[in-house]
Amino acid sequence: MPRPSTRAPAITDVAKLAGVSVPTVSRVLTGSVPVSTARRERVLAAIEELGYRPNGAARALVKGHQSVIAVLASDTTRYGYAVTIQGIEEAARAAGFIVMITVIESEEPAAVASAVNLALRNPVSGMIVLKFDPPGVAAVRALPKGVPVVAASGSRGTGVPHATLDDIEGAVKATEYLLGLGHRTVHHVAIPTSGRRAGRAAGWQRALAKAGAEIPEVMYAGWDPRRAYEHGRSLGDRPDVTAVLCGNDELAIGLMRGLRDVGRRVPEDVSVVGFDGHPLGELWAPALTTVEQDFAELGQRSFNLVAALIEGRSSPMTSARQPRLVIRESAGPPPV
Amino acid sequence: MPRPSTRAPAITDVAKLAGVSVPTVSRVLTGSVPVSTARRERVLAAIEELGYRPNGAARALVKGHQSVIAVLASDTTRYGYAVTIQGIEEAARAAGFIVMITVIESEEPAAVASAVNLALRNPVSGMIVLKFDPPGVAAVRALPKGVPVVAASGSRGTGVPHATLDDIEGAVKATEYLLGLGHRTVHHVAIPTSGRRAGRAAGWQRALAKAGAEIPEVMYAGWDPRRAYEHGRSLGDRPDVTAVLCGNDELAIGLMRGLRDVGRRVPEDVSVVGFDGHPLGELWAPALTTVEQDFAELGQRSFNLVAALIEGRSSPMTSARQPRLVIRESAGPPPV
DNA sequence: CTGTTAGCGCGTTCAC
DNA sequence: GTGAACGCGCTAACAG
Repeated sequence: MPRPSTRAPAITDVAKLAGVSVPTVSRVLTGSVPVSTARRERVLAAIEELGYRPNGAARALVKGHQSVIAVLASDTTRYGYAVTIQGIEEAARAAGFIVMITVIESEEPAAVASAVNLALRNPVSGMIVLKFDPPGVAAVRALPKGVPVVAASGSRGTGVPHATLDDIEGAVKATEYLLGLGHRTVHHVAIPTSGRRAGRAAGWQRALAKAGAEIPEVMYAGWDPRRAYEHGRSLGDRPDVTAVLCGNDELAIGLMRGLRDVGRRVPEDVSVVGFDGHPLGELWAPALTTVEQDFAELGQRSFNLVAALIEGRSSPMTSARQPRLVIRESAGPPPV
Repeated sequence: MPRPSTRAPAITDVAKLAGVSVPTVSRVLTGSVPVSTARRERVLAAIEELGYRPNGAARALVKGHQSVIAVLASDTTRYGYAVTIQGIEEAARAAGFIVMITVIESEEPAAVASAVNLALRNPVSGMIVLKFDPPGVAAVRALPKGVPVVAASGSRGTGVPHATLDDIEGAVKATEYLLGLGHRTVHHVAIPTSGRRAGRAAGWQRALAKAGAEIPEVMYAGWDPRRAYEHGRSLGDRPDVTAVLCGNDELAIGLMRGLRDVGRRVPEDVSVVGFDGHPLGELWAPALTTVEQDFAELGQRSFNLVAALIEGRSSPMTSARQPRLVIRESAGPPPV
């Protein structure tokens, strides 16, 4: 059964083959208006025979938007990012939406603008920005009004609706846990943040302040575990350092290796707590104590929020699921 | 400067504001035909003022396709997958394409069909299937003719153009390395494969056969490091096991922890080699010896291939970059 | 160089 | 119920 031509079959072809008008085909497709059983079946048969698929571009053109949601992120490979995206995709797929990914190379206005433009050149019905870091923040700012946007983030924010994780609470829990173990203070190796007041570093600082503990200078490591490794080596040379909270599990792993390479044992000499719940954390030696965040659920929640925005429903405003401190082997009492 | 209405500005609005015809605006947009400097500037100014963005759906409708490439994958969070996707996205973005992601839940025909349909409901200009596992294989089979498709895979395949990594060669190198260290044979903990004859397990087996070494039964672990952990425990109880090649680094990490938990040291008692070049591998103690694969480059190559297909060019047919054995600490001579 | 005329594939009025 | 006519936003093909 050769195709009439090389081009994909259009609704016209289906109508012709089924011996009905184009609108009738459209009706059986959308189900908007009842169609007599006889014709419906002929249409369906024709669709089957031709291998017809409605053209999304044409549909989008008519309806003003298509079932596409765009995700903007500075990276798609890091654990939290990847899992959030997976969560978004899953929820989107279940709702018949498909997901577009655009990476924001940096927080430079030019990079942000080009990513935003690329994404918006397509008829998206909504967007989700992974606002975990400066490029994410910049993207949220650069987005034009009129497009439904939600930010997925580790802490509350303003401007656009946010789906959040409670990073502050998580950091507070971890820090208090360490303090409760008897450590005089807790050091912090930080990931990039989405704001001065927000996130893991803020929770850490708050817990320290509340306990009246000394607040050491933050060690910045970006996203690079090897920088955390270097911090591990230098922190390991300081006997006063007995506990370290890391901005994520990858950093914690790098840090632990650095500590080890200068002869410090974890947790006997130094306690380490990570953040995220990376699946490899539990396999490390020692198994990593960490603050587990449910990124997949964050992704789903983000999608539900945009979906609500798109349909004009009031946002369900579900609150962030509380992070969970998973106690394993990498933290213990300070050395005596 | 309030928008004339709530809807996004269209090319008509720009033309009106600039006092030119619609096609003239289109010409400055596409650059297909020269436009006088005076008008061009007025058009540009109007575009700026209105915040106009060309509607991708309308463009796609006219041109017959849009600059979208769809990626089908069974997972987007695992290391190799995520990095490949990142590579695709980067190359695509540079070429003005955007990337859609659709996850194939399983290899069940229904799941495969629904993923394929969802992706194809949109006017994509090409597709890339991550053919690293059974769902990927099923997706390649389920794809209709007529859409440019390339498979990104760890080994050669037929049916559609493939962009490949040389998994077989990588496994051969690793196995021969272990054998060269003096091990009598090498055990293998396997990931899912894209075919009986292909991939890491095949290379491992080939190298063993060539060396005349005994070929132990393959231990299957799927993608789950915890199953590799269990294999580590059971393998650790067998004194005859002195070397293990793992299907990927995550499995290697799980395996090493299992080995450790039954009192076996790596590499003194058992040598372990991973696969992929996971960034955390070098931070493990002992640092993981592994076969490094350049997934980002695979992603770029995949995109270049579809791009060539889309434009009707003959495929550049660039060959796979050779995998590199990265020797670190986890493998050494067998115990005496 | 520029404006006019068509038409991409589809959903949505309208009449019948 | 059903078909005819129209328009979504844009670019290609024509005239000038």
